[in-house]
Amino acid sequence: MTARAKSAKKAAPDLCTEHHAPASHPAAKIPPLSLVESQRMGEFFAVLADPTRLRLVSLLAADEFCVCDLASSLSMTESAISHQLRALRAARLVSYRKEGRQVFYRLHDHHVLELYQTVREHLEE
Amino acid sequence: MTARAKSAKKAAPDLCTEHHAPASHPAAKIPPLSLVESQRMGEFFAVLADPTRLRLVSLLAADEFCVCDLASSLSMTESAISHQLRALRAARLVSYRKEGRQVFYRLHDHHVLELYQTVREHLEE
DNA sequence: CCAACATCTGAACATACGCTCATGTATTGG
DNA sequence: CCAATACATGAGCGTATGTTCAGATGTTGG
Repeated sequence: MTARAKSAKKAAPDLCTEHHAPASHPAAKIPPLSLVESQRMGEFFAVLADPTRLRLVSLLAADEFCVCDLASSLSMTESAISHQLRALRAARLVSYRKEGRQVFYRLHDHHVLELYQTVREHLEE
Repeated sequence: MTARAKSAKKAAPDLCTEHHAPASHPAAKIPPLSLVESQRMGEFFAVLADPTRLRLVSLLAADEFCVCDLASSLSMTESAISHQLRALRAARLVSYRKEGRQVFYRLHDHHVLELYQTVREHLEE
């Protein structure tokens, strides 16, 4: 299973023993992600891995909106939208501003807008 | 529930009727994502929303590796790694090259490397 | 205060996802 | 040919996730 142990007694020597091919060709030598780093990064991408949340981001990329209008724009319940905005808030992708009964949401900063636009263009092929 | 219908007969007029606040302040007017567009974009982010796949990308960001070495580097079974490489392949995030019994994987293009590095730096705060 | 509104929250259910396990295919050396 | 190696694949299981539903909190106008 592991294919890590050295060959038994005959046939097919273990040629896969950490000797990768050309040895070096890419950019700088960046250390691989640790387990916790990969988990943090995974959680970040996971927030953007949902159609509803992405549509919310796409709306907020144009202007600021209250929960009610966001729900209406996507033809979804305000409860569902509120749940998703909570996730976007926890990931610091959006900020909000209370005004009376309403809560207006907007993208947290320009990094979010840029990431969204970059990936959108990347998929427009 | 929908809060879309006009007020009944008295009290609390429907102030949330698509009149968002300042009206305009951000960048250009980009149309919101359609349902299918958001699904495609969501699937793309979903591939990057897993710790194992991110660690694979982080390894392939430095060099090209065969499945066996990738599994060994992450202390996981070759089966698990093969399953994840399949997902990365389907998303066109990695390419591969067969050499005898081994299959060497690498990042598909520089866009992948740039996206990975950008987000990594963004989380290093 | 009270009713309507705007939003938030917790529980529950259906679905999606990642790993393990067993098996299948392909390549190599003897 | 045959066995070991390298990788791929399908089924199955436990867990995570998004939505609905019911209800709670907070705000406003009469």
